[in-house]
Amino acid sequence: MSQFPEDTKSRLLTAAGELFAELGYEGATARQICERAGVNIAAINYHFKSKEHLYVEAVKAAAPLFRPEEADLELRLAEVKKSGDRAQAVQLLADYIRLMTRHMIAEVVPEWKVKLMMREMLEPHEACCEFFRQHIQRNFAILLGILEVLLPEEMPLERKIQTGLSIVAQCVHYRMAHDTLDFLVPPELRDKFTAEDVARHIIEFTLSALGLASPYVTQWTEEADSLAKAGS
Amino acid sequence: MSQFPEDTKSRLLTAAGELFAELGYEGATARQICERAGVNIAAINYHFKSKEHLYVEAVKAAAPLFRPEEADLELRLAEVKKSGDRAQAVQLLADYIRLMTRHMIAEVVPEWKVKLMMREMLEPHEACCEFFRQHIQRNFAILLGILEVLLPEEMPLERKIQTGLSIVAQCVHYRMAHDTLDFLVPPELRDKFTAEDVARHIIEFTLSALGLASPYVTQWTEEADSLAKAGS
DNA sequence: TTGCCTTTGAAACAATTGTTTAATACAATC
DNA sequence: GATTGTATTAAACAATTGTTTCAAAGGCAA
Repeated sequence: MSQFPEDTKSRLLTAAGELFAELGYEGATARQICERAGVNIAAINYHFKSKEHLYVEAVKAAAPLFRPEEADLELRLAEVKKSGDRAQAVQLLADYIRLMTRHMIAEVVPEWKVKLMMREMLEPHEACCEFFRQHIQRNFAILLGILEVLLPEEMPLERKIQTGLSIVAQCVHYRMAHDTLDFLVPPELRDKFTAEDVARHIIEFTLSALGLASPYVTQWTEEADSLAKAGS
Repeated sequence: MSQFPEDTKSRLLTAAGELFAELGYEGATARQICERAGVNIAAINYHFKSKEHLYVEAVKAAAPLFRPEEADLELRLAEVKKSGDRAQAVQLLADYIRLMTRHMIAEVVPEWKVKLMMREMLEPHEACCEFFRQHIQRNFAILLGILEVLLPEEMPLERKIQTGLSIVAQCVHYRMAHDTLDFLVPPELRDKFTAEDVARHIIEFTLSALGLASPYVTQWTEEADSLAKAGS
């Protein structure tokens, strides 16, 4: 679990994070956590004042999933907004998707952090709901900012939001349904689902949807464009 | 909760389903469940032999989310496969998306059933993992069948799977992140997120991505097609 | 009625839950 | 070395967990 002796408090925090992510708040018991951390059972109420406070701290530790890269995106977004360079905005959108996907699939961040966030997304805990809210809002604001450069001004806001949700949905789903993917993807194809592969697919799929790239099916066939039919 | 006296066993089952969905397996206590069902605490171990068995039964009761409509889709898919009618396949894909979205958002099915399935998707319970597997596989097979008609044969299978995942991801996300949507969508826009609205968006987004409809941004602007640039 | 079987009821079961206590060990400061 | 404040320990706390027991109630055939 933890590499070196470390602080008792931080050992407790990561052990709690791992178990909360794996078993849920009530699923993980205080004794389990302390055993994994290798500390006494009383340590929880000494360093954090209760199991619930420990949970909140674990979520807070997990939330800044990609803070530094996120800040970089924010910077670049501000530039693009000024220049209005659409090509650069496309690049920014691609990087956003790549960044998000990589953090979901690849283990660039401890697995329990991602899993814990998914849990909060499915059912926000009252104790850290507010904290979680800010995190989500900030992240989504970046994506929406990018889209506002790329999408026509006349498009109503709700459609822009739905577009944003379609994008994050694709990225998040690979972690959400991580365990169920195992029986949807044949074993021999499993190595085709690296973070890079998935990111590339989502980028192509999305840009194609937004009309910012030629339909991504045309790589394999040249016809198929003929029937452009609104299915509704 | 339950409308009429009903059977003790079934009252217990729906009460359990509601609470398991809301609080998780260990979160919901046996006494809570019995209280909501209005039955004695011993009823659980009499009608089901344990809390865990009760949970499995609840999942089994929740799983056939849209079995009848699903069967209908299977039938129509078989027809389309024979005729190879692409326009009809597009219609089928649209109906698949509409059906799934409606079940996720609208309350055509008791909310706890959907929520319980989401919980299983995020973290399948060992006891009903196998059962859940079959349910998911069958549903995804339909989508993949539709896509195999629409996508070029030359496209490798993993890309077809990824395309399918991109579609279900969009549908599922609205339930997964249901609680977090509240602070991404401004209150005045909330009525623009009905099941019909969302389904329409996902259909347009997806068909546009697949090159089966004109890019869905062109409804609002006529330019923007000019820069077709592969962002990578 | 009698007898038989299924269902329900209140109470208790041992085990485990999160939390607390008070004694102890450790380190740094005077 | 004595003292102070922090950190850790084992043991116990009351409360709650899932489960069981056994008696009572109910329905139905003979």
